[in-house]
Amino acid sequence: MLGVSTATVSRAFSEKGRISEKTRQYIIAKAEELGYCANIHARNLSSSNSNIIGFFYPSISTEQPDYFIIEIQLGINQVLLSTGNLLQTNPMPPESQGNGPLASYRDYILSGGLAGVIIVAGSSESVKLVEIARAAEVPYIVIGHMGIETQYTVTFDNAIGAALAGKYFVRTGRHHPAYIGGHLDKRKQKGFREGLGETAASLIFHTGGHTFGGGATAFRELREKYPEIDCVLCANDVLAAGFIKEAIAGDVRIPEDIAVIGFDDVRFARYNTPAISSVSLNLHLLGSTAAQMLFKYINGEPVTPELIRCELIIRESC
Amino acid sequence: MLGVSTATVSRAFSEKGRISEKTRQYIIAKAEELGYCANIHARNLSSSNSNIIGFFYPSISTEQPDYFIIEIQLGINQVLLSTGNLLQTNPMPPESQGNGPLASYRDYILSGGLAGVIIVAGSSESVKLVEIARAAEVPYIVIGHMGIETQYTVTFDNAIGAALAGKYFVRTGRHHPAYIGGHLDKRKQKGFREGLGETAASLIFHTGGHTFGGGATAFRELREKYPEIDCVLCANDVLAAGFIKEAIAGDVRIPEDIAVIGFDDVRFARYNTPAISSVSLNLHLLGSTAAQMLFKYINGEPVTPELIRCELIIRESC
DNA sequence: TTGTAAGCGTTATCAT
DNA sequence: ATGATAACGCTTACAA
Repeated sequence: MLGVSTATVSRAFSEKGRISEKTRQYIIAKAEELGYCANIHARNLSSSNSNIIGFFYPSISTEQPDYFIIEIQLGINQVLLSTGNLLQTNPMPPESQGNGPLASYRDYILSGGLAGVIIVAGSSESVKLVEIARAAEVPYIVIGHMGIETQYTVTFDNAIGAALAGKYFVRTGRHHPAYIGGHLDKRKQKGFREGLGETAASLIFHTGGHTFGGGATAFRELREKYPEIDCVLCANDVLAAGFIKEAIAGDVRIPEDIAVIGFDDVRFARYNTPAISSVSLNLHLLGSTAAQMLFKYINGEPVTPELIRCELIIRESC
Repeated sequence: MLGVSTATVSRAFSEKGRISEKTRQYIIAKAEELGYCANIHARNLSSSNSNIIGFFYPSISTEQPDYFIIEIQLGINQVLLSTGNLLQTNPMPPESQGNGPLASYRDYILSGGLAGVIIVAGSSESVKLVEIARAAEVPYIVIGHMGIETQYTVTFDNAIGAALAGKYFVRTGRHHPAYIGGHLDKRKQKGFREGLGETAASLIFHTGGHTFGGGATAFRELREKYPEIDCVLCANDVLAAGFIKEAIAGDVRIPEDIAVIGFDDVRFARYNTPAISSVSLNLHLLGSTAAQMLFKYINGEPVTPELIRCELIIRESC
């Protein structure tokens, strides 16, 4: 239509194509006028790349938002916004629940649809996905602790975070600690114990899951069995919220009677009454760091594993 | 490699391609063995479609998660998981903040990269995007109220929801109502007024934004100027949480002294102490309905606008 | 049922 | 600086 070859048009939109400024201006202007826009599939096929980053995370529920994941995503999005890449978000429900989406995720990665992937550790699906990415030679970054050895990992030292909580309890004169969480928190549990020092001798463990309801149940059960408990570390903030709510309903004062510390420092922790003290993982930084590492990987720059420091944020619940 | 043509291989992976069951089995098995997987770009180019759905929403902040959006996304994801489509999540920061991503979103839509889009109303960027999708003839669904007339919309009747809150306040003997929110809540404000009936005469409006901090400030300002206020409707739950927290800190009892109702019924509303009563928008249903409508649109089936009913959920704050 | 071959809309490598 | 033209790896008539 413009009396120029397709090659010239391609050059007009490419950064490095040698083309006279005049024709480029002309083509750009005409394209605007005609509503022309390069077909993304053809472009991807020809140049065999993509500008989509895949974000894969274990999904706990299709009903409840996972505040942990969301804040990581926020961090990732912030860097993608500046690079012009697009984010594809892929929840991974446990495969046991029927024929999950893992197969289709696998195909997508294998077929070259993604420029890179960020995978949150925490389920067997995550591990499989990392193996797929590696086999397909697609750049990947893992967030969290995974059995697999890899340099492409961002982790947080939650053992140190838990230790911080333990020390705080000791320092503030608590003597009867409890820990509420899942079976998979070995790292946190160990750290907490270390932080408590001698006080760890009387430590009570309670596997209360990771939900709000779990926290409420944990309070009731612990209160009945171990009324002496005066401080609690919860594996996450939602659990802590549930525990606190039930405690207040039972006329137990927080933090006077029982001091509570949560984990993750998810946004709403500070909204709660009392505001939840928490071991902050700096989720936003976790996400943005992962994204930055991924781009280094994609660009062939050397990438070294990163460790995000934990911090104990004292608010009203302890 | 297999002694069959590429066409046959293509047929083996296509649902409708006529092929003998034997060769199909053979090809599938070999593909598995060799790690073959159809190139997605070539496939998309050739068949000129895509299995990616774009989700576009106004982003309030790169730091704070938007609970409203997240729960909608959860609903969308649930239906996508069953259709095998992939979700691309695209926050739209206000364009005023430099050269935003809208241009690249535009190109992506125009170039046919998306099978369909779901757009959340609420900013001028949303409106532009709808126009782009329409011009590009890409199937789209709008969530929320937008100036544009369209049949491809899912809305919620928040005027009725607000009226429910107003009626509840009247019925429970409140006489001095206040409304806290933004300038854009005309619909909610009007509904609230209607629900209040005669009591609306003493209604106080306060534009406190939509943040947690805004809710806290609103409490202080209103308390000083209008100490008689005994019930408050907040434009969202985060605002309500901020208001409640500050009230409790100021020794005002919730709900005895002031009854408060939030909006959206975001997950953490029920975690709060006191649990926040809220006008529920059923965000999850909003998302899943939008996704279902989009697939109807994509499949050429007739699609009619949907209205999600609001419901007043009474918990502890009123 | 299978093979042949013409697209799909780019990018990249040559020439010119 | 620009124009031919060959990939890129599929899908889909059409032919066998």
